[in-house]
Amino acid sequence: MSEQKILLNKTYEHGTVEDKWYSFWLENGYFHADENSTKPPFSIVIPPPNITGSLHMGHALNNTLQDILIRWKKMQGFSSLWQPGTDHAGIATQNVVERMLREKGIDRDHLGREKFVEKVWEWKKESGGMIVNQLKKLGAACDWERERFTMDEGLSAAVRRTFVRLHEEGLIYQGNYIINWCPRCHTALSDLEVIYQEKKGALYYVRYPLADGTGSLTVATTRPETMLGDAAVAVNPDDERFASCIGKNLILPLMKREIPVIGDSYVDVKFGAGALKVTPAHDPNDFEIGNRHGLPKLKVMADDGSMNENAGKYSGMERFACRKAVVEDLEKEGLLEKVEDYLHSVGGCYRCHTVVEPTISRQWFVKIKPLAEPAMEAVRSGKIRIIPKNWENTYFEWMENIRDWCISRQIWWGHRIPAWHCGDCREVNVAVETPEKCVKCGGASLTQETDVLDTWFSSALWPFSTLGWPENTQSLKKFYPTSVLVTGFDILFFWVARMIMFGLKLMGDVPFRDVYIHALVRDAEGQKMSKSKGNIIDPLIIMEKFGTDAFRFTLAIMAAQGRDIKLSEDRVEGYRNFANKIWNASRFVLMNMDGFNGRGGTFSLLPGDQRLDLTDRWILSRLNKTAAYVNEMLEEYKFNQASARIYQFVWREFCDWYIELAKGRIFSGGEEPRQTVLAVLAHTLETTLRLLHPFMPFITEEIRGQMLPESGSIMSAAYPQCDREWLDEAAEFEMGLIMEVLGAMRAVRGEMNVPPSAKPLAVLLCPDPARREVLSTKIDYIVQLAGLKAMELKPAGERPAGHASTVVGDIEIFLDIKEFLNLEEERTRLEKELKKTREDVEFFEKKLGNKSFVERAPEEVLAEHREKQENSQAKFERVSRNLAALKAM
RNA sequence: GGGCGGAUAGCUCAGCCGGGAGAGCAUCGGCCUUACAAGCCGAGGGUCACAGGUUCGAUCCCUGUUCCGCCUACCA
Repeated sequence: MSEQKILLNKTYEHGTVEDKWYSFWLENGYFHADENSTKPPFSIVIPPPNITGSLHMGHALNNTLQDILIRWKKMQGFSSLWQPGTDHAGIATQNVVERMLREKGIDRDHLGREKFVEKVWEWKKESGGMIVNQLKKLGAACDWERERFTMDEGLSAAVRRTFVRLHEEGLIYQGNYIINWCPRCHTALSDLEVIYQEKKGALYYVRYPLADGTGSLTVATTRPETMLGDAAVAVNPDDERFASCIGKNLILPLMKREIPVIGDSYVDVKFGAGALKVTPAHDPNDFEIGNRHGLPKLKVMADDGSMNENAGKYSGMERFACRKAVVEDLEKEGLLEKVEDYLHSVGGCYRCHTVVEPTISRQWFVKIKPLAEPAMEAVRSGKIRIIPKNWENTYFEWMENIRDWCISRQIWWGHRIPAWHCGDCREVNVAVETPEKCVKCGGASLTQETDVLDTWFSSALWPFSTLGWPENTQSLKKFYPTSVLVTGFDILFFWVARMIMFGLKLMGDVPFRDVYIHALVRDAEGQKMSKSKGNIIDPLIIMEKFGTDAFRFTLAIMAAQGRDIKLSEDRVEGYRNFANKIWNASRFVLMNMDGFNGRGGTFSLLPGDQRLDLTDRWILSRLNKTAAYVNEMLEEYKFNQASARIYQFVWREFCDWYIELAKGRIFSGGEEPRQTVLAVLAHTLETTLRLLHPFMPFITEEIRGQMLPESGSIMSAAYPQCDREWLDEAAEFEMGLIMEVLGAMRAVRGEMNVPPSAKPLAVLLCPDPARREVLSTKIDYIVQLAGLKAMELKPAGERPAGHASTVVGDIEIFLDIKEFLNLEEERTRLEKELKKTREDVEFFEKKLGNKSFVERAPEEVLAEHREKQENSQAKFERVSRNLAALKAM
């Protein structure tokens, strides 16, 4: 009784409903996936959000789509696992905690490593993982019992095991190479973690005098401060201007060191002054050139971005201050030839945006080529499908040009590299567990490597480490490989590619069958949402305001493949209205359920039941087609098309037509027709709720709970499939006719401004017996929906005086609306209609008169055209006759 | 430099295998018609970016052009 009352509210109030059902699902284990189930598996691992993160639009879209798939598959009878968890996000988290401590006046270095890491864990316990609760708000059907964190003991063991294994196979090595260094975060970064941005800079032309005093060479540089570490100047050996200089020495300005002129074909003759200063310790290309020519690699910068002891009098200066000083000094010495404005892209740290310094450093690397090859093959062979397919190109492009992956980070928060340096023999011991003594010399003075691993190293193991690897667990057997990975393209390389590489290497199988790559959510103007632009739409506020279901539906219906989502509140509001529409349709159905025998039962209906009338057969046919379509579209990850179809069905077909048509049998007529129509209403509504549940989980659960209080959660109900027995082309055709006739009548009323309160008489002239038969059995419906007093159906006859007329094919319709009829307006209206009909006739005549069309077009198309031609011809004749009659008045 | 995508109603976007162009919002007109005014019934609005080609037929397939995004690169 009390439940009934809730539903009687005129508007749907999402607030109370959502929390109630989420806890219900959670408490009753509806999200739990059973690894011992005999049902076929369907599994997804969540792209683990950073523990520092809070829910943004990207997460909302990403997780809505996953939830749709999970709920859909669960209802389809799969043992459906959505594996949740969070990522420790090394640099980002360290930065957050550091900032927090600094506000309290605590310095990280003072605290020391161990204490600091403790603080991070404390922080994580208190405020980390806020996003998990926000995902729950979104309705995410994650199996929270399985929640994992990349720093968990199990996952950490997986990381160590992987490191040791790859090291043993020679795929992990340590070496002195050029890496990207963030002077603010004090750590190395991988190539991917550097964000390049176009910046206005300057190109400085600097003259380097020849040691023999016979002249000078001019080099161009954007980073003059690095000249302090120059080891040579390179020219192209084919460049006649400078070829003779090769082998000579130059005086490095400011430092007064002698450096050689070398020949290297890397140098672009046309760029700058045609000569290149070579700084092997501070530029990746120069590093290569240095190796080719055996040049010394002199570092002139310290880890904090200041100049080091090799920088002479500039030692201790901050790098950009040094740049200024160097330029001034060069100018004083008359060695600065010119300065040009120059637009170039400058790399910044992806976490703190500080300008990154390429620098030589001893780091750990993963040799990537042997891993990339099989990873490309997996996609090439179709073992992994990337959807939409065009991302495959991007994937291959990157994988082909991939360079070794720098995995060591000089921060404290993360998986410490399982390597121990022997103080006695300098041997590096790599092991899963802390070794007691050095494997080489047996010495006991071992100190662990201080570096930690790139966060993505542990993320790359996510699809199997979360399922228990390296233990051979039942979950791993049941759910690996996972079914699909849903993610944004921004982490295709960071994460997706690396999961594929590691999955193949360590599990011997792909981590997922499909990769579905979705769009970016932008603001209404198409701008990327960002804090600095201040155009962020907070999903939580949207959900609060319009309801989670409306929000999710908006994202789903806008998620067309290959196009970004431009989100605006207006759209969400529109789908909030949709939720309300469903609410009210349900309200209508439930209101009339009193005395309905099927209430609480299964509403079972059988095809071919004689009690079903045309409208019943029609809506059931449409319902089953909708179910077929929705399943098909979800199978292809076409969330927008699936949801649009449901929207269309619910609003346009079920509410606008079927419910309106049902009113006749509900409010007047016998008990049997009433029972029948209620059964169809209830069945259609209940099926629609199941169809809609993956998209709008809360409202569907709420309504179905009130319809079928005994039958348990909608989550354990079956997802609707198409039952071909219900498909009824004849019913759809006949309903089409009725809808057309009604449409024509309503159009006349609308155009003539006949208010709904006026109930005119109608006369229909329908010469075709079959069509007349269809209409004759449905006169009541037409009278009701067109707002008529009565309707007369005849095979033929005269145009009644003072009536407005319209034509559907060969059917003439006359409405007695004398008091609203203005002859002038009526004539204009008919003339317009005639003109349009004439154009139709001409269109088809022209086409059918084309010999090659008739010869070559398929029979179906021809038949269709002929039929349309006949219809428009019939219509044309009738409209012109009516127009003539009108003019004669 | 290389690659990918987009251009369709005033706005935001759908459009499957090529067969008379669709939705939502906005606009205009009529309505509190016994589920819903967060609603109902109508109406107007398009050279499917441009130029060629293939085809009986092109918004759709092919080529080129313009404009706009994005990704990527060793742009001293």
